[in-house]
Amino acid sequence: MGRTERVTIEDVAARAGVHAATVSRALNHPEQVAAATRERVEAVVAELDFVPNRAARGLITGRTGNVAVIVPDLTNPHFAALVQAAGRAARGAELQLLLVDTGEYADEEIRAARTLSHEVDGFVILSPRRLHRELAVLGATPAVFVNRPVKGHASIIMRTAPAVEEAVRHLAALGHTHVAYVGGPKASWAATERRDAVRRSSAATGLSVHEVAVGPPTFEAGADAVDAVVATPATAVVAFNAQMALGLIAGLSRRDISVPDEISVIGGDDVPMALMTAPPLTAISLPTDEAGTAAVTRLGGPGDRLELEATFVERGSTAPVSR
Amino acid sequence: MGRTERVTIEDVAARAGVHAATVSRALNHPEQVAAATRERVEAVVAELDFVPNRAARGLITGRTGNVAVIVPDLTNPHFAALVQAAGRAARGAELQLLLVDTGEYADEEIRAARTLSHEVDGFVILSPRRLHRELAVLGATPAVFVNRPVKGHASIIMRTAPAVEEAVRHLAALGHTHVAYVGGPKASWAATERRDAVRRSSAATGLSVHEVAVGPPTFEAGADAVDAVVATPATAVVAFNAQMALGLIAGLSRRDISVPDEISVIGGDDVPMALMTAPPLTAISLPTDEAGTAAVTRLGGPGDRLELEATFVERGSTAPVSR
DNA sequence: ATGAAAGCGCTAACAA
DNA sequence: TTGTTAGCGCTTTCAT
Repeated sequence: MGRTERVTIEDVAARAGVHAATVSRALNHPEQVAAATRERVEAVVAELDFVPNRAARGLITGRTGNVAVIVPDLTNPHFAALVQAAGRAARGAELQLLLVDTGEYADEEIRAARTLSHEVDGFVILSPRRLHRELAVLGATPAVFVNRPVKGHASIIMRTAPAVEEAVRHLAALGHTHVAYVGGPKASWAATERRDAVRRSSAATGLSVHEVAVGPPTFEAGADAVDAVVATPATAVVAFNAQMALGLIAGLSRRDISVPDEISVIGGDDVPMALMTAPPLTAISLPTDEAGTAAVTRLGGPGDRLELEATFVERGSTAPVSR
Repeated sequence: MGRTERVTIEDVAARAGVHAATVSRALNHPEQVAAATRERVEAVVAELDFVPNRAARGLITGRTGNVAVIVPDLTNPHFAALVQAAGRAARGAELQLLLVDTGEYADEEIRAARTLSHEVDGFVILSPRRLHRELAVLGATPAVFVNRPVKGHASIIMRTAPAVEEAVRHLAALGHTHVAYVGGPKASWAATERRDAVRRSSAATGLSVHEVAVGPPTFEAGADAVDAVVATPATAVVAFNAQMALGLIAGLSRRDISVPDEISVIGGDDVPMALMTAPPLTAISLPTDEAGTAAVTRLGGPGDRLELEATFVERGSTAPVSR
């Protein structure tokens, strides 16, 4: 209880009248220990509130019980949700999450991977900007890449192409003939996939695509893209993600351009808030929870690719073209 | 480079032709080592890409290089920003962030603190729901509480009372006589502080306060609170945080109630997005970055209270009362 | 200024 | 089934 000195396995052993090795066994391989002994040990463990020192354990087992999660920007709700899901899965697996937010600095991915590679049992890498080219720094530590296929490593891909195609067909069915695409970060695999899907399906359905401003995938960047969008003949916009789409809606409404009456807007991903805005955002919904969970779960597993499908969700920000 | 086997201090020692102890000294107490030796060691360290095993080091020094950050909900932008700032500070101090998102489960705080107390050099605890009553589980590990004063422990308080009072005076000056307050979580110190500040300054300025629905501090809860708000005679609303305020605005606009013409709205904290909405949110701006940074910085320091001041920011969601 | 030796707390052979 | 022994990789006295 109020004890502040560290309780070691020796303390437990002494109090239980057994050897430390027996305590270790009782905890790690209970079936190898006589029931009576095990119970006595367990009682003392509880009584003394003994928690094994992970560092010492890791030193010998080679396992640390930590998994590093590397994320470009935690304030992006998409990544926050992914990290949260990963955290839940980690707890279930008795792993701890070592969080690295690389922020502005793409090189930080490399540094983090290098210094952490021997301190963690695995890496979960959300949308790497650099690391996928510098795999050597991972050493022998397993890694799962989310939303970036990386040869020789496990990856979780949230495929949006089919959903994006559905979105484009939806726009075509509403009578739109010109669509603007507001892109995401250059280094993002997801941004490339979505852009290509827009291009491809637009071509297939006879829509003209006008690609505008590539920026950080933020609300602000979306709002800033409005100028470029209205300079095109587009009557509909697809944005890389929900943040940008929400920014677009805000920027458009500030110019008294009505969404969806004058311009339809679609978000390339989704956030909880998108359901509640005026109008609610028509969007591509990503299996974020599954992806975050799978990233941790598959760390031990085969280094293959898991594909999860996004879905198109029609809400209020798209409407038939007017005039 | 491509080496995948772990490089140990012995490898470095052998290659540099010195004893492991000397390598250790060259790294940790360079002044105790002859310049020539030190340079030779450093060269080998770089050549072999040697990174000391933190677990082994921690076993003997008692320091782990980890700091645990306990947060109730990472998808809340306020906490994400705090964690991000803490992460920056941690990197500067060569610490790693062990993230625990307790989610729904307040008890998880206790469990996490107990199991981690010997694996980390300190705790940063963002808005505890349980932990402040169960301090024993922290053992001797230092802790910094953010937005909850805890006797005997360091705390970082973002005081909003003066800013809230300014907000209320602002409303009074605009002619409002009835204000609704949409509260935050019961267990939140910040929510209590803000509510009390609203009560106190309303009384002082002759405003009537109508307190409505206490819920999770989310956009959705804010939107849901609209019914309760319009049932009061209030012409202005103060919400516990920006998320709820944004939800209120969305919910009101869905009912075709104009903000700020018919109802003024103020957010009890702020998010980047609040600048960009229509109307931009009048809000209380919190020193989130300083708080996150200070939380890590002060971990070693005195167990006292640091108070940071929030500021009132008038934007577009408040206006003179009509009629 | 450097080497030798001990040991942090734990687990995994190996014996008994 | 349990105890003994050794050692994970590192830092830190204590000698030299």
